[in-house]
Amino acid sequence: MAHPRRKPHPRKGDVAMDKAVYDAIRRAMLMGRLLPGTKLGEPALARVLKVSRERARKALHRLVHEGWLEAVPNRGTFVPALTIEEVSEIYDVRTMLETAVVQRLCAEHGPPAAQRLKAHVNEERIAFKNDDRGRLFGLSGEFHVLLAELCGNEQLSKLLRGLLTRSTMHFSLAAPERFQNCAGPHDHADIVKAILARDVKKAAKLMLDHLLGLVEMQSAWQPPPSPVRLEEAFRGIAAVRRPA
Amino acid sequence: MAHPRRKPHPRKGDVAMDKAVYDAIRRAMLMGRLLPGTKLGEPALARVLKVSRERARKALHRLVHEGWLEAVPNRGTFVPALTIEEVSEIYDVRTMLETAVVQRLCAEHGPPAAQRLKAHVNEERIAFKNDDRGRLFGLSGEFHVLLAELCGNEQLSKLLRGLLTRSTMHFSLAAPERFQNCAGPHDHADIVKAILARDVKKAAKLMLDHLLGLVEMQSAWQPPPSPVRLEEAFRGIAAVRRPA
DNA sequence: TTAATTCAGAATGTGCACATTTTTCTGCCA
DNA sequence: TGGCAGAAAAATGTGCACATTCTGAATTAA
Repeated sequence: MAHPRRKPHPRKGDVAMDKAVYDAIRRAMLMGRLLPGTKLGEPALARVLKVSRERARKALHRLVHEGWLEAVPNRGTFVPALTIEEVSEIYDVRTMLETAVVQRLCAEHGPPAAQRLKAHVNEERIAFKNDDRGRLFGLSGEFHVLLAELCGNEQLSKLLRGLLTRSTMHFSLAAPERFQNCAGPHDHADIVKAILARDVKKAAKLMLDHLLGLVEMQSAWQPPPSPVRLEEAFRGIAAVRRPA
Repeated sequence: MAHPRRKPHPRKGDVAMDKAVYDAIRRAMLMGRLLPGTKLGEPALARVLKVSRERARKALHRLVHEGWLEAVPNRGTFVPALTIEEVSEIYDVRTMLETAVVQRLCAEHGPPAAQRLKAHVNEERIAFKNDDRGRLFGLSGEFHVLLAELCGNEQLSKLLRGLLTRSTMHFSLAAPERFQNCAGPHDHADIVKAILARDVKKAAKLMLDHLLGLVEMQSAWQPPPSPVRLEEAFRGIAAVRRPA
């Protein structure tokens, strides 16, 4: 028996737990619980999420290199304060990619693609009627991912997904209560209509205006720089349970 | 004096050493020393690069997250075998972005931008005349980054830089001796000429053909899947020296 | 001979013990 | 009261010691 002073090792299949920690932090950011400037200390995170410090550490490192957080050596990792200029640049890149996407979809799309587009717009309409703002917000983002996926380019989908989450981060950080203004279903419906009609110029123009509108909306206010208590930020979403 | 059995801690400023290890591996890949399927074992890497296992570990994790390497849990990290389809998809995304880039540059560019473009093309011409293939290869990549930078969008530059390195990886992995074929300076010179003439349609068309040509060239052969000895791969570039 | 099994060696994964650095606190003095 | 120097506490960074898992060669059975 010797000296069993060491904690029992976690069982196999804990690669998923890394992702759970990662997702927990990301979800907290997306829900607007972590305001810009907040410090995510390793001991505090480990305590709140009920994981070892190394696990929190690894998740933080990953989030830093993916651009979600900023790390200062020997100081800690912080929630970045995105300026409106950076957000605008991200939307600019999105414009380049997404206008190309709709142009391509106009040129080549089959019945199944048309079906999925119409179904999505319908879902958005339902969520809008039911005033289900959380779902509408999610659907709004998924719409842009859907367009990329319909192009059949895996690299494009992955890239655009990253761009999307990064651009919505600014939204979520500073005005989580304004989700309903993010995008009514009308813009998306019009874009789909243009695609189905194979009107290349109109579709591209609509997408351009749509993205420009989102930037303009966000440039209105400035995020209030005030930190927050981690315990409250992770209330209810700290559920790091290993999958069955 | 107690028990000084522990190695002395590395001095301050070793955040740069992480990058050195990261760069060493990346350089080995770009030089085509690491063939697809090669396993990058942690002990072997640490031995070859003369660093601790944790450092090699961290660098490997970062490279995996960035898509340079592939990790199999409890198995190790490997050099990925990019299929021609994936490479083609990457070039497809690049086409979307870069045609937009040249279009924008046609619309708005000042004298300093024109100066930098002409200077770059001239450098390429010199390297081509001197038969300096290594330099020409480097310049060929930088040309595309330069175009992005001239747009003044930091996010775009960063994104395109990643795409560029990933697409050149396939090149380097399988045919490092064919660097000269990558891109003669003629294509780039023509593109610059069209941009300076503000001929939008022609510039976009030339960029499109340029990228399509690169894909077609690479789709000719298949990379030979054979591993390699790490000692030889890192010969000469294992120089992990801390900066002064 | 071939296929399955066992077992030793190596490699990966992770908690922990420090060293180093930063931040906070306390006592002192102008 | 306000500022400052030094010490204490906390946080970050890193090497190391295992536990766990994988590999592969030798052994055995069919």
